[in-house]
Amino acid sequence: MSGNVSSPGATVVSRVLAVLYAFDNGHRRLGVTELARRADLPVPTVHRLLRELVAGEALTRDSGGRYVIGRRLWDVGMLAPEQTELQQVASPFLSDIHAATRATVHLAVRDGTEVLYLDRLSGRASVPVVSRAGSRLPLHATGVGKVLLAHAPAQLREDYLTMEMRRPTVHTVTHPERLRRQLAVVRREGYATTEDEMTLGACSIAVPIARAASGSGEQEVVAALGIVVPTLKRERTRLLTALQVAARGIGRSLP
Amino acid sequence: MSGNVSSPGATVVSRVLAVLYAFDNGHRRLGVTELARRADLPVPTVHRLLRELVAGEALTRDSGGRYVIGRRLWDVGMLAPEQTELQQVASPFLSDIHAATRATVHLAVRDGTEVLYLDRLSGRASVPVVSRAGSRLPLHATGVGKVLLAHAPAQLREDYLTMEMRRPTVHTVTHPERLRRQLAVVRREGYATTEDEMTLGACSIAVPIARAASGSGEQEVVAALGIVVPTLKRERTRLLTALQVAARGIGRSLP
DNA sequence: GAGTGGACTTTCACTCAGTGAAAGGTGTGG
DNA sequence: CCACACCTTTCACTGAGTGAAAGTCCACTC
Repeated sequence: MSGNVSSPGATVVSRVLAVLYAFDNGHRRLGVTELARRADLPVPTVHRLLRELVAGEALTRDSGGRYVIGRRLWDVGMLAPEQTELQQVASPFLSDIHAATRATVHLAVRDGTEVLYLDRLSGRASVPVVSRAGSRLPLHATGVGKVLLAHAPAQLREDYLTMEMRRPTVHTVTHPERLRRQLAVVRREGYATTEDEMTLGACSIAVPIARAASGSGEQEVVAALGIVVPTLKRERTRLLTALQVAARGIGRSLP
Repeated sequence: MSGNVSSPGATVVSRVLAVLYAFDNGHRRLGVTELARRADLPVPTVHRLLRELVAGEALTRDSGGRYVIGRRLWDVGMLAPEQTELQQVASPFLSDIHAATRATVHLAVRDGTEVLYLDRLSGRASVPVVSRAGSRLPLHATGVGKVLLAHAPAQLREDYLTMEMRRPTVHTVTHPERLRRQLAVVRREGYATTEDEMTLGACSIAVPIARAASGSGEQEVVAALGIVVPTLKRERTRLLTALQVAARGIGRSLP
């Protein structure tokens, strides 16, 4: 190759992935030029890759000629065992909580320093919430996030506390010392709550899901289960109980 | 390349996709050799591609060293607008039906000659059903399938009737003339039912979801909504009403 | 504990698939 | 009409990709 790409170790595979990863929640429909910019690749290169990806049905073109993720990649994604096995086990329990509380129910895991939402059940009447399956939020501003952070490895937790934390609302707790104390409470009490920390007018409760330990010993927290409601009112105990029952059920059902 | 691959037009991109498409519902964890066989590529080639895909976090290796679809591909798949936009609009309505009926609820589209399940809500108590989000079944043996087939283009419908049809149970209707009459009834009545056609002991009702036409004219059926229950009992009317309310709601909410 | 079969990994010389600057279209707006 | 932005195609060069073959690892057998 004459000029070749700036970054070393550039293979076709890495370029293909760069193109695919250029899509995100806010950018689901992209043109060649924008994809090239986002993937940091020359336009003609991206253009050719896109043609081959479309030929392979990995991508499709929408009515406006822009490129979108296609059905077959969706299919492939649905085969990721890490996400879908947990999601599948949890699904009936989420339904139960949703039926019992009519609140928005979330299933989430920790991905690095973010909450990754695996599933969401929301009623029509419930609070509008940003999260959807596949979306990410910071660990410190949501109920499920606090649970996951509280049960993360100590090293990661301490690192997180020293990082710059986003403040979606004025109620978001970003003071390291205050957050550290909150997390200790979450571990001790077994649940986390937030009020107006991510979205004004939205409160949340969340509990950890632990893989049921065969013998004794430390239980590994694999995910978190949470609900979002307009206000916690007097309901806290009832909602918490529903969550904990479900979390235990999921933990027992895990392989 | 000295020998090169048998099939012409073999690019790296097509090879990568062949490797990814080698995964399916029954084969989520695969070794190099099996992947190579399924993708019809030489083992060393697949091996190198796999390494690069793992480096790019598209794939992961499970505890047994086998390759599985990774988190980032799941992420990417969740961005497919065709599947997820419909799924997202429909989600609260599925919750409503599920809460009202406690039955297993399905959202599905037609993909060629198959039903593609986009979402499923199942209670713990409900009939065990094979379908899950991302899985496919033949069009003629399920409620949602009959709805989608009934509203498919006439040409495709006729072609389908001449094809060999699988018979999961003895009650599956595969006789072309009988099925054609059933589909006419489905179009006229606006819903489809099955009893024991896919799974013994499972019945289903399904209705079409049509994009709400702005003016008058033909409404385009984009998906189907169905539930699966142990037996229809006297409940048929109530269940059907719940479904139809939801289907209209989704149709109105579509962009 | 040597032997055997199977799957996984690495090597390496050859060469053609991939590359990207440049040029050619296409469409929109001033 | 020109200017600008985006999409698409061309083409000569060359190193990234290729896959047969050889090497490694592991489990299971006799």
